Formats: sequence, structure tokens, C-alpha cells
Amino acid sequence: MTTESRRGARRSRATTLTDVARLAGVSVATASKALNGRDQVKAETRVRVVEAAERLSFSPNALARGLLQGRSGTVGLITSDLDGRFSIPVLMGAEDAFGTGSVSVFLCDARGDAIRERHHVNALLSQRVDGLIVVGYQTDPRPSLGPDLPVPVVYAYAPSESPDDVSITADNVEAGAMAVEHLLSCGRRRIAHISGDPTYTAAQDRSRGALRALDDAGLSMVGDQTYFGAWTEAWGRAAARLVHRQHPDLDAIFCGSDQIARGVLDTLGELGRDVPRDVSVIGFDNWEAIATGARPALTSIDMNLETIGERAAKRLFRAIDGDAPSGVESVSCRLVTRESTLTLD
Amino acid sequence: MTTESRRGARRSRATTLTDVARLAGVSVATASKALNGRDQVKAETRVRVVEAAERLSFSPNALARGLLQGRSGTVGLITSDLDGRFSIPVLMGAEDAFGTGSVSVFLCDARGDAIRERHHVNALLSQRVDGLIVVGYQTDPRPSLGPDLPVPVVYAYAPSESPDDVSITADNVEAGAMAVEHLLSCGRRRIAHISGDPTYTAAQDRSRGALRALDDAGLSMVGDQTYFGAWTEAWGRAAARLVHRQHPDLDAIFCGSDQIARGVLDTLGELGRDVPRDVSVIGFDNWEAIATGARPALTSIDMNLETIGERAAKRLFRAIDGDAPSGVESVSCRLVTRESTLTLD
DNA sequence: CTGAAAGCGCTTACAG
DNA sequence: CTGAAAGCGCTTACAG
Repeated sequence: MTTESRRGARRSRATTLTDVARLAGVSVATASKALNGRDQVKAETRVRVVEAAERLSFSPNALARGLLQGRSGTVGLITSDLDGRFSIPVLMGAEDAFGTGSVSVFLCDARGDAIRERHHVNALLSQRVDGLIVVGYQTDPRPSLGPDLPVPVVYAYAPSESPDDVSITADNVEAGAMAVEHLLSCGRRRIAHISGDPTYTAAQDRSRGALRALDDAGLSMVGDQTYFGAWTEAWGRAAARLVHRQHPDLDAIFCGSDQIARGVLDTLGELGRDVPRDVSVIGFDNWEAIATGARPALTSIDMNLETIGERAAKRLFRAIDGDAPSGVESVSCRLVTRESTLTLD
Repeated sequence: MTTESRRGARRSRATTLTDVARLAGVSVATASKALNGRDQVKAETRVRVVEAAERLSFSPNALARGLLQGRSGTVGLITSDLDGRFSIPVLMGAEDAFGTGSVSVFLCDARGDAIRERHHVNALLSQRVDGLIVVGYQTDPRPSLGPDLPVPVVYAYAPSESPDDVSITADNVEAGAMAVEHLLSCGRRRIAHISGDPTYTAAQDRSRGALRALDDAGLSMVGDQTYFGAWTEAWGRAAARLVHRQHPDLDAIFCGSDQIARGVLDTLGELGRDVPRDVSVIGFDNWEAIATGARPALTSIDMNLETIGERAAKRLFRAIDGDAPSGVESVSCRLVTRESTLTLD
């Protein structure tokens, strides 16, 4: 560590509206109106005030304004797994919807700990946030923060257990059907489904959707079951070997995650089966680095997490304005086609 | 979307210190002192006030306090690539250091856009943050926000171009040496280095460190160069094929990223070379999902990004308290050993 | 069109 | 040990 200088804390007092008013030769009341676009101000006066504000690099004190107006212009975002891949896109979508600069977002990571979550909620309430978004890392319903909070709350990705809350989540049932329908449209008929931890609602939902789509086509799953296991490459490798041994005639595998799909691709390669000629493979999550790095690149389902974040932010806005229809809203997933399911005819 | 109820915005006014004081039968001044642990309060009175506060679920208004004290108890964190993998750990480390509840963190994603960054800085200054942390997604020095900000700034991962600023970054030179030294300690002597985009300072630094370590051991790089390319699996596959053709006697490959390493593993497998028996492979980034999913699991270098975040937060605290030694501080990386470099003798 | 005054919720000298 | 008063920086009726 180099220590080139040691600056003290002698930072000058920030300029206030009073400074601006003085420089412009008006009262603070008039200065306030001028800067906030109120219309009872002579044009010429407004110009003088605006110029003064610029000269002094005036930055209005949001704390004072918030105190007075009862709105802070801030929102709290509580996540439970920042390092996971699911919260971030939701968070980005929300940030987008809030708009640069108009609303500032507090971020807290509760690390899946209820106590820590409580602490964060209290801190945010103390900061007088105008609302909260709670982001989960899986679609299993989570406990509600309760009906007694002084600000509106929207649950994103992981819906709240309470029907009185507002939740936005992904439609994994539809997504499962979407994956299977894509494989069917590629001419596949002997479709297996290898997925992750069966205790995840998401895993069950995708499986149900897949089953429904197969049913609608008069088909059933290869092996008459979903091969549940873990959300890992290792499970993908092992499961593919197992399924292939029992059903060497399969012509497609729907994988519950892109990581599982990577493992499946490895095994199929070792078994000498060409993807996509012999077997089509579709993943889930559309995790760019994983899906595009695969050989062949993986077709996948994208949960549109940014959209979930955006919707959550918009619903929160509405709720802050007093319009809060409760219930769960699902966002549709989308198919992202790559080489692993290319039809070659 | 179900619409089960439509709650209005009729949220009751938050309880204030005045309410608490009234219930406790004291003045607001005394209530304030009691709750803030000032010692000029009779024990019995304090108890009454605390009980009243609890009964009313009193949450002190941080805006009012901040306005008065000139400190908001908030900090701004500006990142340029939330979706990237580098900002998040830094951010988590910082959050940890700030401590749950005592400081609230505003998060902004500038998306690598200077204009947007300016907007965010202004918004944060308006919110009267006590300080800023700017997180980059690569170690190339970035433009300073300038010396004229009213609050201290710490740059994390991407250092500031200005030596007058405070920056915390990763020591990639040392890391390069560390990787090579590990391979040497595994008994390897014919070491190649395949890396990513050569315009990244990180790529150059790692290469320099590797070269130094080889030099110190009286060795040189296989092919007498670093094979620069892209940070992708595809490049790892291609480069491994190339290097192996020219130098089939190589016994280790130091990869500039875990993704590159995955590609290298694939190619070595296809060429019938056993890892780690014939060739040791080491990656970089310690990207869990990628490194542990590989077969064999990848030894890798972890940049300790959480530590960078922690240090940044601590330095920011010191700077807020007026103690701001400027310059760049580097954080050491660490080796995470897995199977891809296991010594088998 | 402009400004004096009140007040948002809190803390901190200052008297008592 | 307790409380009345001033004030942080702003906005908003209300007079003029």
C-alpha cells in the first residue's frame, strides 16, 4: 500500500437552497419554485435561479425533501442470494424500470437468514423507503413479511405464501411445455426429461408442463418418469448414461438446467451419439457462459428474469400510488434456439 | 393475474418520537436521549421510554436524523456490470464489512456508460450518501470521478487512473507467479500459458507473473509466448490443439480463466492425454460452477474479490472519518487446489 | 409573481 | 435528571 497523501475530512459544507437564493437575489421559497418547475415564477427569475444553482453545483438535499413530503424517493431491494444467478437479472430489470436517477435503490442481501432479513427490513423502514421488493432464488413460495408493514411490498421470482401479497414469478409449467413442444417440432418423439433437485417447485413445475405437452401429443416420457437428481453437470452425466442404457432409442433430452445439459452432452459424446443429429438436447436457464460455451451450443429456456424485475418495479410503483391488486402474476419464459436442437432436414 | 383485493394507500402516519414521548410522559428531548443511550437520563425513565417505543413499534426517521447530523448512514455502490461475475463478490464483501443495519447501501449499475454513471453519482449525492465505492469489472485503470466530490470515493477491482484516489485491486502478477509455482511444485517443467484478450491488463499481468516465476526456476514458457485469444471455452479448445501440435511434450497448461481451462480439458481429452497424469491444468477465477463441474475438477486461482470489497468498505469508513491515505492497495489471490493438478506420486 | 412563516422529525446545546 | 428552544434544508399554503 502506498501512502502518498493523507487528506483530512475538511470537506466544505454542501451548498443549500439558501445559497442559491442569495446568489440569485430571491427568497428560498421562490428559488424552490423556480427549480421545481412551479409555474408561478417569472421566466426571467427562473433563469437567474437556475444559473445560480448551476454556478454553485447545487444538489438538492433529498433528505430534507423526503422528510417534508413523506416520500424518500428510495426503494429497498432484499435478496437472499446475491451470488446466485437468479437475483441479479431481476434486480437489473427493476433498476431499469425505476429509471436512472429518479428512484434510488437500496440493496440488501439477507443470505437466506430470516433474522438478517428482519434487520434489513427495519433498517430500510428507518430509511423511510417508499416500498420494498423481495427477491428469492427459487420459485418455492416464501414466508410473507406480513400485512403490517407501513410500505407496500412486491415479491419477485419467489412468490409470497400469502395470497394477500403481490408476487411476480416465472411460469415454469408453461416453460416445461414449451421445451417439449420445441423438441416435438424438431420431429422428436422419444423424449426423456433429466432434472435437478425434486424438492424444488421449479423442478416439479417444469416436469408437469413437459408431461402435459407430451400427453397432448399422445406421447409419454421415455422411462415413464422424470429423472430427478441434482442441478449439476455430474448428475447430467450420470443420468444420461443411465437413461441411455435403458432406452438407447431416445431421440431427445429435455434438461432441467444448462449445467445438467452440459453433463448430458458430455455423456452423449462419449457414447458416440451425435447432437443434434441423433439426439436433440435442450437446457434451461439460458446461462450464457454455459450455453454458448457448450459444443454444440445449447438451446435453452430463458426465464425472462429481467422482465420479472421490471414488472415487480412497476407493480411496486402502482402500489405506492395506492393501487395494489394482490395475487401472483406469472411471466412467460422464452425459447432461445441454438445448435443443440437444430433440425437438419 | 388474479385480483383478489385492491387495497388503497390508506397507510397510517408512521409513529414519531413525539408519539413515544407522549406515551412515556416525557418530552421529546428526553425521549431522544433515552433511546440513544445518552447518560443524562434516569434509569427508570429510560425504561418507560424504551417500552413506549416498543409498544408503538417506533422506527426512528433516518431522514430527519441525517438532515440534522449531516450524515445519512448510507453509502453508494456504483458498478459497471452487475451481470458480470466480478462485481457481485466485491459487493458482498463490502456489504459484510458495512454490517447489517448500521449502514445502508445504494446500488447503481452504470452499464459501463459514463453518462449514466454521472446521473447515478448525482442522484447519490442528492441522497447525501456519506461515501461512494466504484466497482469495475476488470483491472484496467478507469477514469477518476474527479477530486471535487463532496464525499470520499474508493475504487474497487478497477483502480482509478489518478494516484490521488484510493483504489483496491487484485494482484494479478503475483497470481500468475502463484499458478506457475504450483505447477512447478507438482513436478511440471514444460508449462504453456493460454490466456484471454491481451488488451486486458489482467491478462498481461498474469502473463508477466508466470514468466517471472518460470524465469526464477530457469525455465521458459512452452512456445516462448503466452497464447492470447479470448476468454472463452472455444479459444481454450483451439489454442490447446495448436499448442499441443507444436509441443506435444508439454506437461502443464496455465489457463487465464476457468472457461479457457474447460476448453483445454476438452481438447486434451480428445487427444487422449490424461489430466492430471500426463498434463496438469490450472484455471483462473475459481468460478465454482465451472471449476467444480469440470472433469477432473479444476484447480484454480481465486482473486479474493470478497476481500477486495471488504477492504474497500473499511477504507471508505476511514476516509469518511477523515483518514484517507491515497494510492493503490493490492489484495493477494489464493490457490484453490482440485483434481486437475493432483500430484499422483 | 414574490416572500414570510410554518413545519416535516429529529438532536443538541442550554437553562433549570 | 428534564424540558423548551433552535435548527438541519427544504416545500407549501397563505398573504401581499
